[in-house]
Amino acid sequence: MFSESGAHCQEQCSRLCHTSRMERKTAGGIRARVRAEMIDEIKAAARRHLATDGANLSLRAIARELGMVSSALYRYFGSRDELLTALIVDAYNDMGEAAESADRAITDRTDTRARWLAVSHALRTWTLANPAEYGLLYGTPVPGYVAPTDTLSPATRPVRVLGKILAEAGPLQSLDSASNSTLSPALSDEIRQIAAATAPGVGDAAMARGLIAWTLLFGALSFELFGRINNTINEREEWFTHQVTEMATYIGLPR
Amino acid sequence: MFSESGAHCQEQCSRLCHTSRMERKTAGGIRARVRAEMIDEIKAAARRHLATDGANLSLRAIARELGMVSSALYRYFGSRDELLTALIVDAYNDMGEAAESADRAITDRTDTRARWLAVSHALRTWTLANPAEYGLLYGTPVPGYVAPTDTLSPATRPVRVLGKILAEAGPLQSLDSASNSTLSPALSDEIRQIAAATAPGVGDAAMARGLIAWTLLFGALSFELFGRINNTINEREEWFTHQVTEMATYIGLPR
DNA sequence: TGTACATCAGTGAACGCGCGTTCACTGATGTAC
DNA sequence: TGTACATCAGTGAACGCGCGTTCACTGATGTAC
Repeated sequence: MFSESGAHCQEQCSRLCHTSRMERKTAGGIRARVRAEMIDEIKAAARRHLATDGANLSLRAIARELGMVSSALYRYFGSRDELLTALIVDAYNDMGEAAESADRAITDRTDTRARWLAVSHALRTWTLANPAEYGLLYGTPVPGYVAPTDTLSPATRPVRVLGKILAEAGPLQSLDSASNSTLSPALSDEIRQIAAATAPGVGDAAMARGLIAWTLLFGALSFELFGRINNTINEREEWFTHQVTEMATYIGLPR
Repeated sequence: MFSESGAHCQEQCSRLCHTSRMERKTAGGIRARVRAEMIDEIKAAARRHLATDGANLSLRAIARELGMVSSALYRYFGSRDELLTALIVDAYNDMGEAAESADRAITDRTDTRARWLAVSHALRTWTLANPAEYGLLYGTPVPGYVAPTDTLSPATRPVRVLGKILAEAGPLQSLDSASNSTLSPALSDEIRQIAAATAPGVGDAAMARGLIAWTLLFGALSFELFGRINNTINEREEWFTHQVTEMATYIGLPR
């Protein structure tokens, strides 16, 4: 999730969408366009079913909604798992894109605290708008489904936004210098590798803080989305804001 | 999850286990004992299936494993959801018991930091030993299943262990006094209510810190269990220790 | 420009399997007189 | 202590539904000569 950045999008797409050599040559061919639209419609219907049935995605139900026969779906996806993979890749990219554009929207690029808060809120907004997709990415793994390597690169996209902010924040020092516990060489090495992949130039101590903030962020999202704070905290937005603000301070982002 | 402490165990049990008036009178009757054992066996088999199939719990598969016919299960549980509820209640209690006994094992009751760390590790150990149950409690909600009120009280059991530690820690002051952002009256009121239910005597600021630590703890568990740190962090135990140690300092537990 | 052929999307039936739940029933075990 | 009766666990068949995937097939659309 935190590393493994490089991959080849075209290859992924061709594999996931069953694109043949022929179609790629006749770019702009009607068939290719219709086919792409059909794929989008299938995925849209699948997303709608995710919302109600969770990860128990039913090809027959999707086909029914599209007014076609279930076997027709096999023209577009080789199996149910392949469709699931496509949905997962899309969700990672969609979420990542939401985070990136929230970061981009902060004009003062040196205000890394504002950028962190904006990205946090964008992730929350995306999560509340796409609860089923969030569950697919960060909830209980789908039994029997093993994520293919195609998902590795998109999975790192959201966290790379955090990495960029950390990298552009310059040297960070936590206000609470007393809490600097020492990490073993093995662990700090792993954290340095994460930094190399997502936040070039960031030291292991700052990266560790960033990862903790990241972990809290998703812990908070899961608690809220999965109903763990129901009937307890109703001021959800403010509570979320408070949590990520505390994390901004913990990371050491300047006020 | 954080409040709603009082409930009536006997009522729950009688409802969940279909115990009739007759059986309760003849305490120690052979039938009652055999029946209780049978219920345990069913739940044990169900737990075994949870591990492989996730929350897609199949009554027929359970019956098959027990060498009986699926309709026989209806002597013990009124429906699939009722069995699920029993498993959830058991899991909360099991996890809570693990946390409580880890806390009890710290002889120096004033060493609240050691108690927090012990409880954290106990929760992680339990989670790794019971991944399916953890997913049931803190993962994606089971589609179509609505938790009955029976689960409310057991659900608070783990967090009450944290509350007890906070309450017995006395007045807590974060090392980083600068991060004391102000909360709205509405939110701090809600947090005070959580404190009243789980950590009597603890102020809203300290309770808020405790809840953030709690959120990070479960965020870390979910990340580890759901595979979000696969191929990235292999020093998992140390990384977990580091995170909860940081949280101990954040809460303000004395060193 | 017209024709022959290949490629495509989609159909409909089928295979082989799964599931929760209900219902009438059989024996066995316990209870009350 | 013995008998009549009520209660229980468990059976086996059935209802009505779901599912992923395969396969031979029909028309339509595009391509190459």
